[in-house]
Amino acid sequence: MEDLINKIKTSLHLSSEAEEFLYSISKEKTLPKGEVLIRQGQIVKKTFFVTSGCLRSYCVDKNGKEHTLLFAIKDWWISDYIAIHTDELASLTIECLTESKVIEFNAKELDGIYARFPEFESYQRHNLERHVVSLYKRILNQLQLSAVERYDLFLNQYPDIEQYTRNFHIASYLGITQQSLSRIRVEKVKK
Amino acid sequence: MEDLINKIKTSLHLSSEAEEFLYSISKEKTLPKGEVLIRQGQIVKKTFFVTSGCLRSYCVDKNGKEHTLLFAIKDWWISDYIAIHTDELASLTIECLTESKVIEFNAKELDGIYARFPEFESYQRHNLERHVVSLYKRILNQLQLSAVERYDLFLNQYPDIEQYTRNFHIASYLGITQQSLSRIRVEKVKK
DNA sequence: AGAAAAAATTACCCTATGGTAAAAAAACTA
DNA sequence: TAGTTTTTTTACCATAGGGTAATTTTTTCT
Repeated sequence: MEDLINKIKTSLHLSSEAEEFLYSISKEKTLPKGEVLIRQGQIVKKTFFVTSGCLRSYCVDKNGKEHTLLFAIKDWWISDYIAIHTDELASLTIECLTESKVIEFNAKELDGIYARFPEFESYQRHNLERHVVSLYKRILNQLQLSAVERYDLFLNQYPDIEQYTRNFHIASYLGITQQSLSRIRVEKVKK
Repeated sequence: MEDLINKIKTSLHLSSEAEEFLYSISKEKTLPKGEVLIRQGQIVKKTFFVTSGCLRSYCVDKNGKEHTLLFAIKDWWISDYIAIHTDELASLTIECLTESKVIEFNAKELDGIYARFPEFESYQRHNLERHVVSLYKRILNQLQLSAVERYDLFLNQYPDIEQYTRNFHIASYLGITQQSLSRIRVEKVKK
């Protein structure tokens, strides 16, 4: 919980009441590798702040193939925000790729923070603005870069994530098969 | 300007002071087809609310190919938010696909609205949350759908946009060439 | 309307990436 | 540590979509 408080404090003065509120609605958990926090098709109520380890959210398509939307490591939030904001069942599954520590919140409860402590509105707006920009960039990269270029960029952009993931997780994030990623990796070694 | 005010009023009580402020920093413009509002490589200061017509934002890659990030029609905002939020030069070009009417704002000035009228924080947070969800969906679609499926989805999702765009605009949004889109269209007619 | 420009279609061949399956390597587990 | 499971690699062939260029159609301009 320290981690979350500290993260918030880097950009927002946190009143002791707000801090107290966060404590009161949070639950710290240590999860084993492989644990599933949200399962595609089920109701989504929770959202998670990661303090150690690595999680990913992915969907399984009609052919049974997995597609990774997001990896989350220390200081990232993860949940199925599609489901939460559209009030639908989960379209994503969220699993631990390693043993992980997370702070769990009920998403609705956490949302109450804006009414109680309006200073969070601005904080979150800025977070979302940055997030939108990163998603724009990801879309543009997907449109204009080759698989090799996307892989290189991924390694540069998220050097900390590779250590936690299997190659097929990365492939499914980049939009290629694990066989293609394997070939790309072989080519890289040759050079 | 009515359009913007009305749009805001659907989800926010707008004080007359706030309305006055919006008027004071806005400029209504009618733009001819082909007009470029922001050019890749230049400084970005403005943001636009569209009241009629259609605009698109796109980038040109190192091979000279265009990739469309966004189309904007009535009631959408458009700018190069990547540049604005990272304080870089434009990575996007924004052009009118048809004669269009927009309300122009200086992005920094518009940002001042949150300090003056904090009720906009919550309004914008909700907008951004929805936008993030739509971007997540676009990424997942790009990962799991074929070109044909993406085209069908585009037509269903944005039936109003097709009338304003050329096919090569849509192709560059879907991540395929205009030749591929042409083949897809031919196949559709056959069925 | 007629000329010019832009866009769409078509054809031909090419390439990046996918699919399947088997083998090898690595990572768990008891 | 041996056995089991999972992941990665490799090979071979398949295919969706790309590149170029010519042709036709549509749009724009005067």
